[in-house]
Amino acid sequence: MSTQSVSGVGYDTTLHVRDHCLCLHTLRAARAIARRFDEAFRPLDLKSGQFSLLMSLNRPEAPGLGEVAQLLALDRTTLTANLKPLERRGLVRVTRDDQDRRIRRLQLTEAGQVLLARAVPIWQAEQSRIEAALDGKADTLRDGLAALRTGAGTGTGAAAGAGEDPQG
Amino acid sequence: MSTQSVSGVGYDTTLHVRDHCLCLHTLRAARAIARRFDEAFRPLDLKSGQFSLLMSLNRPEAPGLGEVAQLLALDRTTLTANLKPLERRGLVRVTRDDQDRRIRRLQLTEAGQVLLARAVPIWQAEQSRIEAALDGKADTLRDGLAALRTGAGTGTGAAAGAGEDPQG
DNA sequence: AGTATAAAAGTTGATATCAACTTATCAACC
DNA sequence: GGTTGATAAGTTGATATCAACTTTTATACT
Repeated sequence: MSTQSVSGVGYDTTLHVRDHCLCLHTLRAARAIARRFDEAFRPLDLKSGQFSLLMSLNRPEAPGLGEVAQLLALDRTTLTANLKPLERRGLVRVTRDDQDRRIRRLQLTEAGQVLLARAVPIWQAEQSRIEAALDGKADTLRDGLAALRTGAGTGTGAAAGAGEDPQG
Repeated sequence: MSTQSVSGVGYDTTLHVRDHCLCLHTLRAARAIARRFDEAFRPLDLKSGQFSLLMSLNRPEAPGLGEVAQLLALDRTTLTANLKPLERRGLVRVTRDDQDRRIRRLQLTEAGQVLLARAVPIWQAEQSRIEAALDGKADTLRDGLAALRTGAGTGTGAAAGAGEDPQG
């Protein structure tokens, strides 16, 4: 399965990885689509990830930090970092839970709600364009992405994703 | 289409975005799968993106920086930054092209080739596990991801991806 | 009450990501 | 042969991402 002799990897292997690696394929697509939304949101000085974060806070009950981290599938410490610029701009407020003082509750400010409302039509337009380009394959793609995220559990058995129910 | 009255976004809209946004879905999957490969490569002190980069340099002819950036769908300046730690570890060498002194050619060192050879079986194992979890849907998923990256061009017409042919 | 375990989150340090701006080089044209 | 426009890449500054470690708070067990 290799062309090269001594201690190297054959070029055929490289081509195989280039064409099949799901990590590479997913990350490339992620960079491309994130760039696209970044550009669309630029008039609002908002990045795609910031939009997703703000949107995830638009709920009846202010969620805890860990809850949001899980929903967005990012590390808790990453979320802490991502909140900084949004707090600085007065779009998000962080408070302590009264029942459980370990929990930080995250909520949109008035300004955050206003900005989010301006962002939604931009999201809708971009999303529609991409769905159109996918030509009906969007649902299938979402299924696959979900499987990648949840079913790609730790390994052997027990495909995770059974008892999750994020954002009840 | 909205529950809330004044200047906010309705919760129904939030749920719709959460369930449909391709940017969110792709980025979540990307974070999850990157974490997975990061963990698998940890014994080699290699991140998933570093593996992809090293692999992309394993070719008969040393490619230019811009060429690799396009293949990996990342910004040129990002690639410049990503090369730093790999150069420091002596895995990659950067040279100037003699014909065109603007071009930086990237190539694996001996150490880089050795490390890459050790990484390939790890990649293979992880890739197989994920493909198994996808239960035959891997090809479809790759198609969708490719469409997201290429066909999600600038907008109106002329779906890009026609004359690309990266890595002849 | 007092200790031990677990849960939620923060801090630090390294890498990753991109936009905006700048520099170096090439090619074409006068 | 010098100017002009285009191409390849670097620099800077901001945000994003995670692992490893630490701090704070709650819960359970004695």
